[in-house]
Amino acid sequence: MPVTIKDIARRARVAHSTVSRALRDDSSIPAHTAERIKRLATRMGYIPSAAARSLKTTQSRALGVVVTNIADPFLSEVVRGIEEAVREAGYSLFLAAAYRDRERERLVLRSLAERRIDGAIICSSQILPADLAELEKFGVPLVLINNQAPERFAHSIAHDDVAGGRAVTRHLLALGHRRVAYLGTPVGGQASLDRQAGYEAEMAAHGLAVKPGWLLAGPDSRPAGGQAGIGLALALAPRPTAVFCFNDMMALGVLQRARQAGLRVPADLSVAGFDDVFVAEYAEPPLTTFAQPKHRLGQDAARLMLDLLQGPRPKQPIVKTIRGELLVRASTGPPPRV
Amino acid sequence: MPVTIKDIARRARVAHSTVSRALRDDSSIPAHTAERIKRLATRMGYIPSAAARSLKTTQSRALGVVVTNIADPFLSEVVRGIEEAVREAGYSLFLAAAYRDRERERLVLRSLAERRIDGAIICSSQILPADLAELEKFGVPLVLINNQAPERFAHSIAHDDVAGGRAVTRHLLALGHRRVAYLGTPVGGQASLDRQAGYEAEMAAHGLAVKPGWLLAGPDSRPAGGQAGIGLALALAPRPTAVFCFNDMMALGVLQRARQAGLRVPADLSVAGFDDVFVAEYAEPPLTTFAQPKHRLGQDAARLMLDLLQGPRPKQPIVKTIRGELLVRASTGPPPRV
DNA sequence: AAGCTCCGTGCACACGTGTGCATCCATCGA
DNA sequence: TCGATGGATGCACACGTGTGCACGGAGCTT
Repeated sequence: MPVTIKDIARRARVAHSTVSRALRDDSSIPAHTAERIKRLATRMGYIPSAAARSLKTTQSRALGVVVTNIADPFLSEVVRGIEEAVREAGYSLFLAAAYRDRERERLVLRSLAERRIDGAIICSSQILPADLAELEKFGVPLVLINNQAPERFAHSIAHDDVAGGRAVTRHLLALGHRRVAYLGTPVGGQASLDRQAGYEAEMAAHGLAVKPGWLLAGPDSRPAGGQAGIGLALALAPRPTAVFCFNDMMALGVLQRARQAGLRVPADLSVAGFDDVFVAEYAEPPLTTFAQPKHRLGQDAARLMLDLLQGPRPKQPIVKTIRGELLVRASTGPPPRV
Repeated sequence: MPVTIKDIARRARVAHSTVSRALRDDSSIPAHTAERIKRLATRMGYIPSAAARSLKTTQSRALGVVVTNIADPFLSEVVRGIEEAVREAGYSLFLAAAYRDRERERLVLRSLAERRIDGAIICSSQILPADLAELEKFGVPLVLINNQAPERFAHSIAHDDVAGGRAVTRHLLALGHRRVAYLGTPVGGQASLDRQAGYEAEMAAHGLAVKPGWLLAGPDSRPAGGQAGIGLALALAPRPTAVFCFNDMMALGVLQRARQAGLRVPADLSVAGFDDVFVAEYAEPPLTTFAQPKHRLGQDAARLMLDLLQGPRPKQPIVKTIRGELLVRASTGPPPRV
């Protein structure tokens, strides 16, 4: 139904190949003819068919982005960065959510393969290397975000979570805390382990032992997971005076649980988060956190991908690291004097 | 480079048309032959080309979703619902963000048209009807979410904001409040006007006049907009004892501003939001709000779209309305006794 | 045994775009 | 005047898939 170059050709009394060349500014077409054809094309409402073009050029000018959950405030910021950069370069974006579900994951990767995407950006920490390999075997370049799989078979860009974990811990120690807990979560994957590693390294650097009971874990990375995970620690004697949470969402849960327990933050308990999700600033008290540059993480991943699509395939996987900064707000303070 | 049906045909010593039919379970191919070819196809790692298929069938099995900003916690929930429903039906999703920017908006609509999407779901309240008409002229069915343009040239599904606004206001009045303010925002578009209309209707139904100064407006729909918008009202004498905010994000800003002003919520000021963004529950105090079924809004929009793609074009635009429910938490209470 | 039906398969073209090559014509130099 | 040059355009095929139609053969009826 839509207008094709053949329709234009008929009206312009030329061959469709001439129209094709004119629209692509081929040098063999004289300027005035090209101009005439272009005017005709816009007047007729011509919109090129991406499908036909991809078929011929074997380039779809589309990228896939796989997330665990688009409603995650962290991921949605990353995706925003990706979308912006990708759009600027004239690419389109397929959005796919995997929900940590194996079946779903295979389904979306399959659909991306059918679409013949030029590349995929994966923000899904739980995705299985084996399934990704399938895509890569297909010749699709891959960029992983915050997912340092030990396989390292793909390019990746990641936030330096070890450094971030150290910075947060250092801040708490500088305030005078000595009993500091880390609240992680298995669903955090490598990120949670890295932040924990930073925490442990900084504790060790200060000559502090991590007591049993200070390594906590919540069932998920949301507020409910924070509430559940902090439970045991509040009953500890002596109680930790500060807790470093895997992310801001869990920290929100901790804040609420602390309030329910009658603890004042930060007078009785200091709470630090991670990511600087945009609501962190509006928590009560406003959350001390480590600001991951989410938007830039997405942008950089997209740019890396675009570079990969331009130049030749690098032999070695490219691994970029990005750093954030500590944001001290009101949820952390000196420990209570005993 | 990828395997095509021709490659399979060569190996199976049949014509490519036979392979095509076998894979699509055409009844003219006997079962055992079809089985043989299918096995061969999976063994060879065949993945059909969506581009070629679309070209031939003039169906892309892809939908476009246009949002103002994917990082918006409300929209990202809606998109999640869309993605789920769409994926289930075997469709893919193009994500496009318009950012209330005219140029960007035309750009993304154009790219969706080039992709020959089968339909578009628009969650962008600011999008211009004229630009949408362009797409529709192209034969692309449109479903608008929460965007009742007076033109009504497209199908739409919307939350009943008037009813929601009434419910929130009724709740505040039932608590005993008489001086109730509404904090809206121009960027909220029709939604803000509808919630305000509900507020005014309910006030009128109780025989209460809306005093000048009770209709407030913030510059944007985020916490900063709430902070800015509530400013004047706090200085009013007598001060409103309750404020109904356009959405939860603005309410968060109001909560913070109230704290800064030394007001206790809800003892001195009741604050109600709208949408039930998932952080509302973790605000301090937990926010009373009107829960819009965001996820279902997305699902229903997607299903409506899928129905449209199945059946014949309806003559009349379809307009569906969906209702939410009031969630009473701790940010609202009886007015202070004077 | 001839003709019919029906089943399985292949041929050929189509979708919309891109491109190598041939063709045609005008211009120029010898 | 003729051949060479080069610019403008058309022809034909390709990309991967789907489908109408024809063809050939097997099995049946008359």
